[in-house]
Amino acid sequence: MKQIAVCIVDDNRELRNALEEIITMSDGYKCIATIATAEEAVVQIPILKPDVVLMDINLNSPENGIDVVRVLKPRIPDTNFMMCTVYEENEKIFEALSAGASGYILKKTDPARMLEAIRELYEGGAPMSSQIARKVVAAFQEQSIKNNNNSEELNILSNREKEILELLSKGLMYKEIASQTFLSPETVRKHVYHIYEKLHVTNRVAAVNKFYGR
Amino acid sequence: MKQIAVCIVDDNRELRNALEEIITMSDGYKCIATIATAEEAVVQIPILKPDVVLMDINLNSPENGIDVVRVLKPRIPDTNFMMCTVYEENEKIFEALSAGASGYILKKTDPARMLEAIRELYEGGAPMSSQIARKVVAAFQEQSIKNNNNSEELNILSNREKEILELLSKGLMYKEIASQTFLSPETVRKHVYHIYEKLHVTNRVAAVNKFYGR
DNA sequence: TAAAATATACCAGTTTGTGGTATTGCCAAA
DNA sequence: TTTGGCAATACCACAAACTGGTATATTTTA
Repeated sequence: MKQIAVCIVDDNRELRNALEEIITMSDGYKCIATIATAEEAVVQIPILKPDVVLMDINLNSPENGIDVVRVLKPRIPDTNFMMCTVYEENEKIFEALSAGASGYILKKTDPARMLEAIRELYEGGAPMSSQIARKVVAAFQEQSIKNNNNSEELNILSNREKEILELLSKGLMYKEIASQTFLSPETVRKHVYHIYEKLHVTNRVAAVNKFYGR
Repeated sequence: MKQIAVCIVDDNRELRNALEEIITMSDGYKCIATIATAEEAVVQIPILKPDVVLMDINLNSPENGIDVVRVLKPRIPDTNFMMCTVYEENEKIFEALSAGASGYILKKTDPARMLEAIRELYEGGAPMSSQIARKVVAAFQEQSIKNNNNSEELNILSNREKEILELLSKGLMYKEIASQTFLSPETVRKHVYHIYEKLHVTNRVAAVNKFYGR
């Protein structure tokens, strides 16, 4: 079995050493580096190209572990990043995953499960506790809902108004909308005026945001 | 320990019986119903209000298991649905999760893990294999990418410019942006001027569209 | 050090936002 | 059936906001 090359990034020396020992002691894993700072991680990791990086989020430096992932993942897409942290906050989880991390486990995870997670990550999985998975799923479900625009506000606009808002949302000027719809620019303006009234907004961007979620 | 009330929906009699037996034999679980058709599921499950439903996707009837979840989840949000299927296709997974399922496991999962998954689901987790989790994460990341535009055009804007474009995209006026950023409105205007130059557009809406896809 | 990025200011002209008036046609309630 | 309301059309006018330039100065960074 090929050894999985792991790199540890954590500013806490004790934890770093503890993790290193666990990995070194285990068959099928090797620890090729331990790094304490974001700056060094950004420099060293692209050179080392480990299979898996265990990345702490808090690195008491201006850049945190998530920033490091954001920078590195596009450069070395074959390396998988596992966030390894004390946080279980939604915000951090989503930020980390958006940044390109593929796994997210808590520091309190026991060594055996930790090693298993590293292997899963290496084999193309996304190890995380089912609690964290639930949060990801919830976010996923929310996004699905957003696309299914709520028909309440969709139907308060007349067809003509929807048509004009659509053109407005492309960044066209009244003039341009007018010539496309064969209306007078003044009429377009009047429609827009009503659209704003109905959506309770006072400019194009806000109207577009309100009607098409975000 | 409270017994978790489970309901099984599967059109295959053998599998239904096998699952029922596993659940009935295990401490902490009880099987309160086994259902073979989508039609019966839609009728019975809201009455039974089980804690967890094991839902097969293929129910050789016009409605499949995902449709059943879509109908039932809004009616009985406290019941958690676990898709239990032979498929591991992206499409089905996302469709199921969008429909309101919280767990997704494969039929080949061994009984012990299956029971564990049921409990995790009941306790608020989203059990799924780390392979499936990876697909969900990938989908999640794609959606994030859509928001965080392709790095070409993202990086031609300075941080200040990105900050101002962000506020612009909320429909704020120069004045408002100025007071939020402690800049003079004239300075804001100048930044916007540069943003338009860089993005090759001539108004806010077009700039926002260009920078944040659509 | 030279090139960006950042910040401020002013000008001229254009586009919008806001509100008003007015006509036409349609649909539903009185 | 008449009346009232609303969608759609169109025009006017003022003020506010925006766009496109030009200018200048400081700070950051490559």
